[in-house]
Amino acid sequence: MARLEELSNQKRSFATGDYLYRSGDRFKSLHAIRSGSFKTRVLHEDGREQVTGFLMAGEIVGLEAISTDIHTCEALAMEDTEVCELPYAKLAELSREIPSLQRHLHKIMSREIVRDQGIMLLLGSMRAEERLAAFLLNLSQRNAIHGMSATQLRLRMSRMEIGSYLGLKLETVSRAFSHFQDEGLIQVKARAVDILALHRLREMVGK
Amino acid sequence: MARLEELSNQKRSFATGDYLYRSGDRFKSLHAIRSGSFKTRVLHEDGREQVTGFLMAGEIVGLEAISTDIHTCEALAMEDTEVCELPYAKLAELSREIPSLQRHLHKIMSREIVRDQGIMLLLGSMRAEERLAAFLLNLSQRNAIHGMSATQLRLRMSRMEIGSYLGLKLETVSRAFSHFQDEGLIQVKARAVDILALHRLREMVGK
DNA sequence: TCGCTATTTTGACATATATCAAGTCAAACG
DNA sequence: CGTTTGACTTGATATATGTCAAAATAGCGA
Repeated sequence: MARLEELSNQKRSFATGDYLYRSGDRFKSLHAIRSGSFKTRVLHEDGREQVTGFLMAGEIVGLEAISTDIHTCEALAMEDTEVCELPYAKLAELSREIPSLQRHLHKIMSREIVRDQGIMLLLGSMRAEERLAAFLLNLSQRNAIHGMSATQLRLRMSRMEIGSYLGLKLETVSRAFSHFQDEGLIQVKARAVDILALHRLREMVGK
Repeated sequence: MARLEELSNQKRSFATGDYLYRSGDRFKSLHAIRSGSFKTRVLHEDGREQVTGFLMAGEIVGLEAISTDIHTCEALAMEDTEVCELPYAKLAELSREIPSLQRHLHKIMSREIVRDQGIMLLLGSMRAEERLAAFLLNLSQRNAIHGMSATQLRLRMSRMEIGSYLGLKLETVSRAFSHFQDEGLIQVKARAVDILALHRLREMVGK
């Protein structure tokens, strides 16, 4: 990451709701999130939408567009957010010269594939509460990576967005939160979630 | 693809049910399918499994393992299948020398991300029959790419495998097939499917 | 070809989640 | 402060899909 950011010539800032890119936009650069977060979503002709990811600081946005040079999903800031622009042409050129950068780029793309397959597993074979547990554990883990609390989460997304991501309706998400709270697994107050029993959440998703 | 295959030094053959690799195996090479097909699946600790893809001739298997050098899913042949081994180290080296190969490799990985996000959309926001329609259209399209019929499909996978891939139970898949047949959309005879009304299937998935 | 086994279809019924409809709550604003 | 607005929660009910069980069919080895 450090190496990636060094080659960035440009930084950009976004406010909540701003688009980093939209579906159909021409692809030129990847973006590394320095602070803040984005959600990505794909839109269906008939208006349905699916949130495909919530991206945090340190993560790379836009990988899906390399395949066709056109963005196939859109990315919106969920709070004040700053990114480094990583022009793809430059990245490609440099990664031809620096094997470790090449390796790193490959890993980032491959990791995105692994992540997506994990979500496929979640959407294809888990029940509502298991999905939410997996979601919370994932946020917890990524929070911890950034040196933040693994148990105190401040959700940046609405119940509806969580529902879209998890393939559930917002009411179902809300009920699952309430149920977790009744069970003493978490403490919920709107978008502030305190995880009281990490281990029991882990048991729920089978690990 | 042609360029990729040229650099393959080794070909391997598989019979139905043979593993190309298993979860946990060390990653060394990608594999290009010359003929036949694989299914890939991820396993959950508690025994649940999710089929993450059905791969055909011309497609590349193993991309998910680049991220950690360990395979996170497994690939099984669904029929007699031949692959070209593409040693990753060699591929990386060559793609540093040949920009067009580098570009191609990036596109292959990015395309896999796009594919996975399409499946997330399917699993997260489509109903059972829409999923099956999307699945059949996808097979039809890939069949056509290989110069085969876009309407006469010979499924290599069971109803259960289709169900796992689509996040449905096998009975639901079977019922959807039967219903499509009653509606005159397709003609089903076990694993031989004849699409009678491509356009109506397309309408179902909204395009 | 016969018979065995696995796969697929179909039916009756159960259930998880969606839908519809009020409520509640909290932040934002005049 | 009271009002408005959007987000969230909760309840009652509907529905799509899952579950269980049996029958039909297809594929396969002897």
